[in-house]
Amino acid sequence: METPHSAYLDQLNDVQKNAVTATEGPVLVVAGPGSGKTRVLTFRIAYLIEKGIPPWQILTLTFTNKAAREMKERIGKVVGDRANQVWAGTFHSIFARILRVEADKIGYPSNFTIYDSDDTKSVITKIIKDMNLDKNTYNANAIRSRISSAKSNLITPILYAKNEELMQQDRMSKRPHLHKIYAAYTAKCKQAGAMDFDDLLYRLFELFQRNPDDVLGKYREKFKYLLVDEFQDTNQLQYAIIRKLVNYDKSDRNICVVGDDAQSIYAFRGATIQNILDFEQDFKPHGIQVFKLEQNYRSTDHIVQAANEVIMNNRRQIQKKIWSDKGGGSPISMIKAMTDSEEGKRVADTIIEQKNRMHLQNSDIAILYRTNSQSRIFEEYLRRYNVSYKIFGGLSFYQRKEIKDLIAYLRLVVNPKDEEALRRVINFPKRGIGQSSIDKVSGQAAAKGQTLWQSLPEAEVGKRAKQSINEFVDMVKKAAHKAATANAYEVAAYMAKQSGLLDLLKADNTVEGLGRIENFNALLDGIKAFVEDDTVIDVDTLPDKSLATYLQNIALLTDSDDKDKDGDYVTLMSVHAAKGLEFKSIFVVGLEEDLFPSFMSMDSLDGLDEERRLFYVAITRAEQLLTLSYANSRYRFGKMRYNEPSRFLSEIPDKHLANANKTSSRRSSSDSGGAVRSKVSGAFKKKTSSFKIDPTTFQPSPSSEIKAGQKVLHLKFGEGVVKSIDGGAANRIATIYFDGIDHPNRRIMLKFAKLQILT
DNA sequence: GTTGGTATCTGTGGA
DNA sequence: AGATACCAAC
Repeated sequence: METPHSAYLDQLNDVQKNAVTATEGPVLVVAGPGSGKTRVLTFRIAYLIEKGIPPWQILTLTFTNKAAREMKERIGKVVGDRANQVWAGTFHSIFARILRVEADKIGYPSNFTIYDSDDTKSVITKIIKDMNLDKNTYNANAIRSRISSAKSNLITPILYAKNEELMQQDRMSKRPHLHKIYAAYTAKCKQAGAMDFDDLLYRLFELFQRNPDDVLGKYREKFKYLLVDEFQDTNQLQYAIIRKLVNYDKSDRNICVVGDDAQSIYAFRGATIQNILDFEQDFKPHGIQVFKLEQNYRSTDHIVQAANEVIMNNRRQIQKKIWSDKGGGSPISMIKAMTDSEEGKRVADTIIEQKNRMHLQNSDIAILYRTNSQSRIFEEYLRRYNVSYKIFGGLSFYQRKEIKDLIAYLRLVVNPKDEEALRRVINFPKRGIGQSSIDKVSGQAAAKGQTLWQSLPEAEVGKRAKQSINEFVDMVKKAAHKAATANAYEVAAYMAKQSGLLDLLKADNTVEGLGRIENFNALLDGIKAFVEDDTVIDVDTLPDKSLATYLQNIALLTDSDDKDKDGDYVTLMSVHAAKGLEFKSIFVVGLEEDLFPSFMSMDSLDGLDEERRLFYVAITRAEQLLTLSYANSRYRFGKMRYNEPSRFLSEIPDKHLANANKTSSRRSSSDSGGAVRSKVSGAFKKKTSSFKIDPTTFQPSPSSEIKAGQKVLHLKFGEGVVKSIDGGAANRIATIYFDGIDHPNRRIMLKFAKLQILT
């Protein structure tokens, strides 16, 4: 083998270069934010290829399709077309590919369906109902996540029932039958020929476990070099599979994992940073090499230092100190708003200002929030200001009803055992097969030990329903027959028409209806594009335009995957979705206790540490400008809530803040230098004292009801009398006299004001 | 079986 | 607030 000395190596610093060229044996790369992690990974792969390793012997596992695609692109720039022959993809998609080939060995059909979390939830809900359990105690979402974490920890239903700790927890939460639901759910999925997201991992593990020689041996032989991106986000199950592939006798153990414990933000779905620590131990006997990338090439010093200070508050971490030589740059700014809507306005104002003063493009700017539901207000103001924007996340394209409906028909065509799909479409559009008929057939199926689909032709139901069922079955069979020879688009177009979905959508002329038909057509266009796409993905996959292959492709897509990067827009997304991205200017909004950190995480220190890492991820997305904002009050779940500013704000030292002391609300403690420094928002607690009234009992009246002469209560200014109202209908301004404050006559925009009418 | 109205629940992140 | 589940009336 030759040792390449390509020019691209000169683009790397010393540590990066060492991490790239240490190709043999186990390697751990600890990579801080902005430290050139992707660059190291891609150059490493390019280096392997140039060294003469056949690209198809290299397996690269990522968490998002986007990361995999970008990596392939960047490798391609160095080594050309050979990049396409590297096995690079998400854990889920690579494993699904292997499972398609080997499914029969674990009792699954090769055309198995992939259940998304909605399918999973609905199966679980149905089981709970069938078992006559209380659906409030047995909360479907809670159970789904418990089952999911069991699988992620390699706990089968049988092991679950034997696990005293888990069973004890279930008894404590009054859900002693949870393990039975888990068992029933597993059986149902298997019967339906379906795998959920966790199964794609678990079933592969099972496959390897049960077929150590023929199957596992084959893939060990095939994948000589393994690379794992974002290793801190792997769960136990994923690591177990990785170990099966590379950690065995006589293995060269050519594995390279890249990760940053400080950016682990997926513990909620079973990821554990313990894997990084274990990795070091597991591969120590085999000469593990550890590289730490600490130089940050992304952000200016204020941002990097603030990030370091914040993360220091976490209890457990791999020691490292991120540094930047980009100079101080702008200090971090703060926006303190009274209401969520004021927060939206001021963020939009600041965006306009940055665009004007710093000549930023829309695409240089991103607004990051903890929960997707926060996007609405920013959307409103950006639209009002005519700033183009794009929202990522939220309801993905494939989660829309009209899309799921057609997909369900297609799923049924490919795999008639898919009961979720069958139930979804058997009576949509309405064809007179009501709930009671379905329940009847379902009971008959259970009695005979058949799937629902198998029982349909022999269903014993009323005459009209029977007739409809027969027509429905015929339609699906015809489509299935067609699918044996036709491509995905032909079947989809046929089904769209025959099912009646297309006609139903066309009949709806409302604005929403037009949107739906647009989506529906976009889906058909997408299927057409899939059929007509002639790029070869890799050597192992023959071009296959079948419906089954199409469905497999989209099941593992996420919203962020089908975005078009072109266009100049401000990006709005959750912090989770922003991982791996960077922008010149970042707004982290909604920094309030119970929101960020989320109330769901507040009961444990682990949860809080994870929120802090999330905050760390958020602020390290910024290259030059970072703006943090919070609102004292916001609407949540239909009610006005009052929140303290996030504790994370107090973890950033004043010296990194632009306007640390310029606020009316915490004037009192700023001179002590501890304004934002106190532990757990001690200083902020005083902020409530600036309210004249108790926010928790304050009930704002609709602004349309405010009239001259009324006595009103204002959250901040207290009691006042409305003197007059002027301005147009949409922009009514009230002049209100508040006794005992500076400038007692205040002009208040009713649109933004929260006023409670007293008389 | 279908329709329309009311009660109830939900509430974070995502492959 | 919005989605969904449930129930009574048609």
